[in-house]
Amino acid sequence: MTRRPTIRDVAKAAGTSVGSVSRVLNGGPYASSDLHNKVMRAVTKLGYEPDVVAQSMRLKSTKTIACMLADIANPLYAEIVNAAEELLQKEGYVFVLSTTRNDEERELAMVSMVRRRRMDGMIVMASDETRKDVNDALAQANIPMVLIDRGVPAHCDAIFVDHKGAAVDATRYLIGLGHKRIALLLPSENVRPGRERANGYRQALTEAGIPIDPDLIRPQKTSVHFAYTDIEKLLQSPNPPTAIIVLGTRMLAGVMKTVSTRNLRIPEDLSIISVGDTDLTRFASPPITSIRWDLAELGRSAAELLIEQLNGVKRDKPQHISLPTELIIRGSCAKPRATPAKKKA
Amino acid sequence: MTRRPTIRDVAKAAGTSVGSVSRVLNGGPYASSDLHNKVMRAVTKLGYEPDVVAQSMRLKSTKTIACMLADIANPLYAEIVNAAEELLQKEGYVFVLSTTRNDEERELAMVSMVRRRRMDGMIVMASDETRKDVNDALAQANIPMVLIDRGVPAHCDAIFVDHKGAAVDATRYLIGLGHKRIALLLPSENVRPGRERANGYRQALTEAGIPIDPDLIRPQKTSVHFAYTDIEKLLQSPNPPTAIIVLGTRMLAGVMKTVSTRNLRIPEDLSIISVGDTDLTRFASPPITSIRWDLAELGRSAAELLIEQLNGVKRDKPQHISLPTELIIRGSCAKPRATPAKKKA
DNA sequence: TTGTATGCGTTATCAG
DNA sequence: CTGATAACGCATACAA
Repeated sequence: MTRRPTIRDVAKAAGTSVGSVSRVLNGGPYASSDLHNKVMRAVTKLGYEPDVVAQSMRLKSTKTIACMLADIANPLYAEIVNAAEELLQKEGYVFVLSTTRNDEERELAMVSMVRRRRMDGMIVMASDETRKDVNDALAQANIPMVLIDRGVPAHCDAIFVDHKGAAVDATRYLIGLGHKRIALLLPSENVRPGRERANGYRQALTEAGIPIDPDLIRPQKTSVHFAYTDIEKLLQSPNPPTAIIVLGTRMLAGVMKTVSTRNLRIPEDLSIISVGDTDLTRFASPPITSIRWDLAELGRSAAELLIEQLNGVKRDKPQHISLPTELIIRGSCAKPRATPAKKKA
Repeated sequence: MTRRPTIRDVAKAAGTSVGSVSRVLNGGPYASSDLHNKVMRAVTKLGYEPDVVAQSMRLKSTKTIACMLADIANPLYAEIVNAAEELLQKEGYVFVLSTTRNDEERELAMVSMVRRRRMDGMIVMASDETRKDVNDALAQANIPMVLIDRGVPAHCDAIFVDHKGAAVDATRYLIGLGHKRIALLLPSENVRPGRERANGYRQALTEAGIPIDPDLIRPQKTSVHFAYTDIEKLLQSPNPPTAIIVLGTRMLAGVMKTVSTRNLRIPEDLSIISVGDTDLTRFASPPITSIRWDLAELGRSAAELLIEQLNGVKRDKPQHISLPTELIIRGSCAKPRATPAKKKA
């Protein structure tokens, strides 16, 4: 077992010099076909593979992109990453996945890693926009980056989803059916999706002249279990909601658990709208009316924007792309019951 | 905007030499506390960060692990990757994600990339065990690797799931309920899970003295749509199955679609067992009896085995770990209907 | 068109 | 304990 051949070995075997080998391999403008042949023969004979680490050292570029997110088991992130990695790979980049589990330390470590490893760029889905240290690190990193669905260091490129419009659509739809007490399940308002959704909800309610009950707005930890207990509490309250808008990725399962535990009928006892167009929303019975957007497009756009930056496309302003959402009407919403049990008491 | 400081800049600023700076930073055994202080002061003053590319060049290790799989949008893979990345990150490795979309070319390119980039190891979920080129490339790569749920180049470490046992359990359970015509939906038999599941199914049937009808064994492309049309065909056949075992990740959605299109009642008209313990299986109505195993454990074990290899733990034999499965009984299975409509005709 | 020599930023060896 | 210097493998400016 001998060591891997270097460019010098190839040069020797081909009876030429390292410079020529390098030129032949990198398609340099000068290459007599004789030399070309000799080099290529030596390359295949020795099984030479260029050392990318050494190339990076010389060229200052590692052709590597890092992607920071909380958790790749989240199907939304998985879908986005899937599309982004696909495109980046096609462009010759290596895709580094770095999960942070919402941990500020790990987010900071990730930014530092990107710098120390001389990675070329990053796609960022930070888990809390209010963390000053992380924002500062990101801002000072001085590395091509694009943010996905995050708002704070707005000096750089970003892809957004129109979560506010989505929340407006959903809320209006329920109002149109006659609902007045509509609960809202949210992820943290420390990230853009949560904030925008809350804003859209409030706007639609205000438009319709319905007072906003803060008790009906429930930010959740992103856990099925947490949503479950919170819904329980909500439905047992004296004046329970007649509809619920589930605007967090994995919260629907919690809601469905409550629904089946309490033997609630959908949509007679409770109307439900959920975010995400998953197997669960499609094949629950009844299927759940839900809000959809193009996750793959989100990932692709992020990759494209990043590649443009990497290719040195200069723009006067940071690019911001906003993706639309769509409300898919299914069977989980109906008019509220005319006479809630309470009334009789 | 000036260039990043190098170790030489630090040495100059600290009034010492590069050697000493390197020693201080890497916790070398020798370091007078005076020099230590001077160096550290210079480091923070300049904002020096060591260049990992140069370190890799010198040290021959990039502290990078690559993971090859078909598609990270597949929730099974996502869960595995999630756990593996977590552990590897903790150990200081960078995690490279490389999707192949079942494409042989990309699998080959991935192996080559791992070599040229001097990555330290790889976690492999190849999409077809019968591809000789890929197997050869893997075998010759001469890089620490661990396979997940794949069998062919068995000379290296691997983590397995007991898919055969799972299929046996599921089939026996249905037989116990009185089913004789049990359909089996499978991924490709070109990968171990497909093969093992088919074997388990056949074994359980044979044990019970039930003849094996090849028409009931349906390998699928891993697409919801494909499963949908195939199930349609199956259920319209003259002698349709009374139960169906869905042993492919995303096939249950296709089955559920058929079920709702044809207004089938579960479990009265059709019993269903599915692989994977997802929101869909949990909250469908009725909830679907399903086969579960610990995906996170799978990912962790793979990472652990790899780390052991990387740490130079030598074993006489390749390590093979097998993970058990569990059949979760829910409401989707019942006795077959006593008198199928056909009988009357 | 080709060969030689330099430097990319580190770590480690080897004198001092 | 510390400083100078030689690799690591490659691409390229420069000389031929």
